Amino acid sequence: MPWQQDITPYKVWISEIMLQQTQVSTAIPYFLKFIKRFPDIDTLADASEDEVLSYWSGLGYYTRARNILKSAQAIKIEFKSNLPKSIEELVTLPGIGRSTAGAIRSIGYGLKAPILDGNVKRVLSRYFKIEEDLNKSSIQKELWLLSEKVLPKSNFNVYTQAIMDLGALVCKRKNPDCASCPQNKYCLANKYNLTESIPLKQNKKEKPLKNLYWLVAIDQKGRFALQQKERNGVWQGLWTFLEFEEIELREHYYKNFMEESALISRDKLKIKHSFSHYNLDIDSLILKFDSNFSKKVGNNQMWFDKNDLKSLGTPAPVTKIIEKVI
DNA sequence: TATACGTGGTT
DNA sequence: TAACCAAGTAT
Repeated sequence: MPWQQDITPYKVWISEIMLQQTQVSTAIPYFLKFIKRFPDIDTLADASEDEVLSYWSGLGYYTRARNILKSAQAIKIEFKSNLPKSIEELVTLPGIGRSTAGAIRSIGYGLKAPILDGNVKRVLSRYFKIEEDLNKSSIQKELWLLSEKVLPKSNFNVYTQAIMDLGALVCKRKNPDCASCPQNKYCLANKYNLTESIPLKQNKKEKPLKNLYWLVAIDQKGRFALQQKERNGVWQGLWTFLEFEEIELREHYYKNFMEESALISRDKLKIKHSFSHYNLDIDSLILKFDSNFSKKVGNNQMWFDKNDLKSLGTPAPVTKIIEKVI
């Protein structure tokens, strides 16, 4: 993996954040581009939030990117541009929890620290046959104690990477390869044939459906109007098309601020988008104009072209529409 | 303690 | 196709 070449605490940090709830294959190209543009903490600390978000566009959980920038700025000032080594100091940085702190300390600095990410949780819960809900606080506490207890006496960086890799490649969620596991003789889940039922699966609840109405205004030079999302809900700080919660509001806006005489085409585009906690139907009105028209846009709205996208963040559906219709 | 927070790949 | 993930943290 690219983050395992010329390992530094900085690269461990960035990769750990990118890999949170994210597939390895998805994170790789993002990591390579990010490290090329922001090779060290000072470069990152001096960047704008818009640009950092542009390098995160499509990766999701954008709070991670905003927190990486905030943390870089704090590290520059409070820790002389070096990631701290202690868990206590690391977890003061936004976006770094106990497990990521443990990974930075052990893999990045080679010092003793337990971690408890999804892979390690799965390995430990099977090895020690923990059949309860792993999210219960009492079980979380037990798992942290076990993670600490099984640490070796040395080679903490090798050990931490190894137990994560064991979870990712051998002790997989589905169809674990117990035959090739170096710990299979001691694993209680293997002994009692419980690898399918451990860890316990969550019962998930139904996702609500929300609707959103976008107005995609494009001029003859291929420029398009975007507005920046507020500091609440999903996609905070990212740029979307002009957004309305009711179709009537979009019609009203269109009739009042767009000059119909300049209109070339008027198309509809529907996109179904799925979040982890709700589904979203996006109804987009695509308007193309042949010349300058009324460009009265609101406070947080601006006109951009494709070249501007490297300096601002856009959520996946916006990126898709730009690629498709502009 | 439960919920918010994204996305693309796999089945 | 809809469901189900995949290296968590913040509130």
